[in-house]
Amino acid sequence: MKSPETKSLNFLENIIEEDIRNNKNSGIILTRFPPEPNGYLHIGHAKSICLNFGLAQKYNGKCNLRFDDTNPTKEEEEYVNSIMEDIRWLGFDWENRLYYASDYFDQLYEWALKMVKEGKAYVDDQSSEIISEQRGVPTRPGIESSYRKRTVTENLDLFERMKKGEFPDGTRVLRAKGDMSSPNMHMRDPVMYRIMHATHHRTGNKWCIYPMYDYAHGQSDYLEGITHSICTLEFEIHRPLYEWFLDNLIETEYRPRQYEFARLNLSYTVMSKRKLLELVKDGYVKGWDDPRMPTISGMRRRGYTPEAIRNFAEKVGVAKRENVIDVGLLEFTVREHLNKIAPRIFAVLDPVKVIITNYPEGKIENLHLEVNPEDPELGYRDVPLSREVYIEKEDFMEDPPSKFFRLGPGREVRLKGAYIIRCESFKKDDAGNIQEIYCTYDPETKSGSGSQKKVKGTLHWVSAKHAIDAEIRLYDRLFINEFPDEVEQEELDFKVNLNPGSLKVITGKIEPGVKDAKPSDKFQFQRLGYFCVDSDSTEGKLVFNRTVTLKETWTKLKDKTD
RNA sequence: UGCCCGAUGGUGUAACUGGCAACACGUCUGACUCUGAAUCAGAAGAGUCCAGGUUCGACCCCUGGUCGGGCAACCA
Repeated sequence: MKSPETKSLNFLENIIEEDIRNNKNSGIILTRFPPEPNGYLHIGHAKSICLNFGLAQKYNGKCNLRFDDTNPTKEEEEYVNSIMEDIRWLGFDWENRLYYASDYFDQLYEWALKMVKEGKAYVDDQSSEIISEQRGVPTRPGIESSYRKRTVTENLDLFERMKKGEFPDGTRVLRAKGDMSSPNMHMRDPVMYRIMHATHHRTGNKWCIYPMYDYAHGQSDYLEGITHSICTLEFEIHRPLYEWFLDNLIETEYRPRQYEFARLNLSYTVMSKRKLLELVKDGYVKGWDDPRMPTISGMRRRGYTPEAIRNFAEKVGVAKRENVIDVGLLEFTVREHLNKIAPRIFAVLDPVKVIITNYPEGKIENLHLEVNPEDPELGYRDVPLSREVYIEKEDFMEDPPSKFFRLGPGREVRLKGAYIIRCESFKKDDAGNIQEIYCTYDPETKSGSGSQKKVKGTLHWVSAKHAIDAEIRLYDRLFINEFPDEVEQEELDFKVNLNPGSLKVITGKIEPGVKDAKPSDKFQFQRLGYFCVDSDSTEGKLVFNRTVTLKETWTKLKDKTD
């Protein structure tokens, strides 16, 4: 029978366990995470990072970090730094195994030479337009380049001169002699090298010819001794080529093997680098680390924790079918983690004043409230109470329905951690807005006093004279539509689905004890959600980002009865 | 008209490689509660894309369809 404690394996784990059983590669597991340093990492990359490093960890292997920097015109140092920071922050370590595809340029060149000498590669003088045309279409075979039958001597000479910089960009390429009639487009004489007179972020001006991805990746894997080269589905059709190059170049029995999985898609989110770049460039968000962005840096700033993201990656699973994960799952994993670690505080975002008429003028009580009921070890914090407090405007209704467990004329609620108060009256301005609420408190009901009196509702509050102001940035989903790419008319794009209310900035009142909080400090504003101190905070002014609200069953209830 | 993948509750993943479908999120009840949170207890929800076949028995194997995705950068 099935033993419940054996967790089921995903298809990659199955493959790896099978390989270990067969002692393939002497049982060694070596994966790699191969980002191109041309942009910031996002939650989709996080899935891949967790997969590659996670698999290595699980099977006693290692995972290399290798920057796939074969295109100097797109890649920059700035990105390699942010990528390394993000991976470390996620909690993974490549130790001394930091590599670059550019580390292998010499070897790759030697191998190309070998292919030329063996008549397996040739220099093509045609333009990319012509080459592309000759390549044909998937349903129809291509035709061979007229340069395909150049002699080895001529190819050697030309390739040498390409390397020396004798030809301008785009005038010649080195191509492998594949099969122009292959049903797999990638096998139709793939380009191995192109001319680019560009400064590379690591090799400087040493090269003016650069290898293509297909020619570089498999060999890089081979040189590092990668056993399982895991990439996303769109590379599946590249695999025959990946293997073909290796078979033509390598004599040893060892081969890295490429496996493909389905990339992560998230509802209410766009994930493509191009679209994210557009959001940044055109000012729809304030930068790559805008807390609304699905980038690792954005999520970090938003208040996500590495644990939450890793757990999310775990829960999402790995398979080969297209998928769209509900952002709700991501929100669940942050709440789950933050619930355990975030200190609780009171913060009133939309304040209305409550005057406790029978509370002595000038009296201040110092209340001791739990930092986090989920973790008693964290102890207590001090919260001052005085005659005037702020509560949330929406916690008072002039004419509340019976299911409204909060304040209303004649109703009683508990001020959390303090006393039960009863609303006696209230004052409105000419426009009908509630200005002040007058309550009496019952001194017998102090929290912790053992009072048996029960009320249905408990409110968070903050002492009016002690509260400090803070800027609060209320973030919401960046897109209105579950599938941002879904648009009504052809000429529109994902930007029409942008949520105009994805950021609301307000000034809130927070309890005084947190005035020295530091950027990235995380709190639960009780009854509201999880918030994180933003790096925009200054000496006298705290700025908070809302990471995520608490689960809101009340909102649902309310909507249902409306 | 080619080639390569894939298809299991609303979503995602699983089913010891053939033994009558499980877990998580979500949803809905109810309990508890000094956070309408958390926690706890429970429920609904798929008969596994379709049609054949093999088999005592099929989500799993075979055949043929259907639908979805990918492949035609000197990008990765």
